[in-house]
Amino acid sequence: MLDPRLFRQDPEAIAGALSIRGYDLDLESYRDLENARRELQTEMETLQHERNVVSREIGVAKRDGLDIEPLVVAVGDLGLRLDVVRKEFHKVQDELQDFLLDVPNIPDDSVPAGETDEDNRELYRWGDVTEFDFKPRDHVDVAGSSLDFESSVRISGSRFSVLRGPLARLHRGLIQLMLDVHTDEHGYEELYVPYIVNRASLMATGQLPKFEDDVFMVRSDTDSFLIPTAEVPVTNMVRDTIVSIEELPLRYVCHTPCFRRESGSHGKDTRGLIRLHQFEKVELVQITHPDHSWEALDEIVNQAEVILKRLELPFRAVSLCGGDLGFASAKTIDLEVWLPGFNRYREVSSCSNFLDFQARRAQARFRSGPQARPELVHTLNGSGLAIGRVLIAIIENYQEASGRVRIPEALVPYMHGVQFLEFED
RNA sequence: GGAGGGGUGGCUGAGUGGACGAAAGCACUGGUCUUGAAAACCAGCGAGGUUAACGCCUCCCAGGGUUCGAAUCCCUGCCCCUCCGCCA
Repeated sequence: MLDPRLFRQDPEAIAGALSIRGYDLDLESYRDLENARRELQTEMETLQHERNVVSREIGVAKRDGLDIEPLVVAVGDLGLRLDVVRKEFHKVQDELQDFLLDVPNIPDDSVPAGETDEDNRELYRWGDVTEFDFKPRDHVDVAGSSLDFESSVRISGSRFSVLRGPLARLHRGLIQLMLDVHTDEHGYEELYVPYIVNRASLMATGQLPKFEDDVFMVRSDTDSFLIPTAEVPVTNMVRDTIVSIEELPLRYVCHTPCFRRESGSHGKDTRGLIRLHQFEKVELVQITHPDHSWEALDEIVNQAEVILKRLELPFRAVSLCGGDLGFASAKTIDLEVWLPGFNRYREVSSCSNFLDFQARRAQARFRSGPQARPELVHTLNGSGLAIGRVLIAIIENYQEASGRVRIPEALVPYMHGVQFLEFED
């Protein structure tokens, strides 16, 4: 959520900044709500004051043994009037709150203009695009029966996967490698968290109330949802808390499955492991002092890159344009790995700085000293990395003409020394 | 799942209808004293909104209700604790 004070001061400036995203702020509705709120609040507080004064007099009179009847009469229908005004005030206040919760974050000045992912700005590339002396196949063809969609469709339906044998081990090895690097080398604390979260947690990180269609609700309980990303439980570690300044930055790494409805993507990316209802991800989350969040974003991008470099996978970094930016993000850098089977780069990491947007919803604050008033922290996160898509990248980039796949050196220890995977058709 | 007990400031904890945003202690901050520190003593010390300021309003888990007036009484929900049951 954006700062309501900023909204009151200069709503036009906010509307202008949001147009970078292609978001059309309804200034007229805002002004109507805000004016109504102000009037009702003033009126309500005046009435409350009157009531408090008389009530106090009644108390004194009663204590002194005086007749309180005249005073009680004097209060008259104050209570009734107050009731009416208060109800109206709460109604308007709720509407205003709903309005503000639906407004996305303001993009940083460095965010490129544009509407779709084609307008994203490439920042740099690393590694050479893999060359083959044969026509590379995509991961579905290479993995053969180890990628068992016949089973996953029977068990669950489309957009799920069953991995078998060595492929499942490789998948697990990737998770271990990433967690080890981020904990041992990058100083992150590893967390294990719930995969079912409540409404308040999803409100805090920004998935609700606007994007309820994207998350799975646990049917027996309308206040419980499957996590769409570890960002939700991990960022909510600090919801409604005040940390001391010495504790910042907090660095958390967490591996979880991610569950997504993918409701807006029917027919898109239906091949293989690219877009599923359930996939694994290792997530990096930082909670920082507001002065240091931009450095932290660079840090997260670099740390995610370390994994790709360790696996010797060619990739590029792009800065998302305004139209492609997530709801809560002020700036997002994606890392895209080269996929020979698709002949294009595909996202494996998305690193975002949310500034105080999530922190305000979450009331996540810090105190710079024992006497200082609490201030909002900044929150960031980045995939470090998406497991399924990295698995695809390894299969496709390391495939050989014979059909076997070489295991990148960094992963060999996690595969008990195995250097090649052989797949059956 | 059953029975009982409870949610009050950073923490402990008093408060059962009227001057209570809330005793007391701890912690913290400033001062006195001290060569310095500790101790002792004095003072300060929750959050949000609004105001140029004085001030005013709100907040004692959350939401409703009773009342001129609610931390206090009533209803609902959430959470925590103890015992029993079940269970990886």
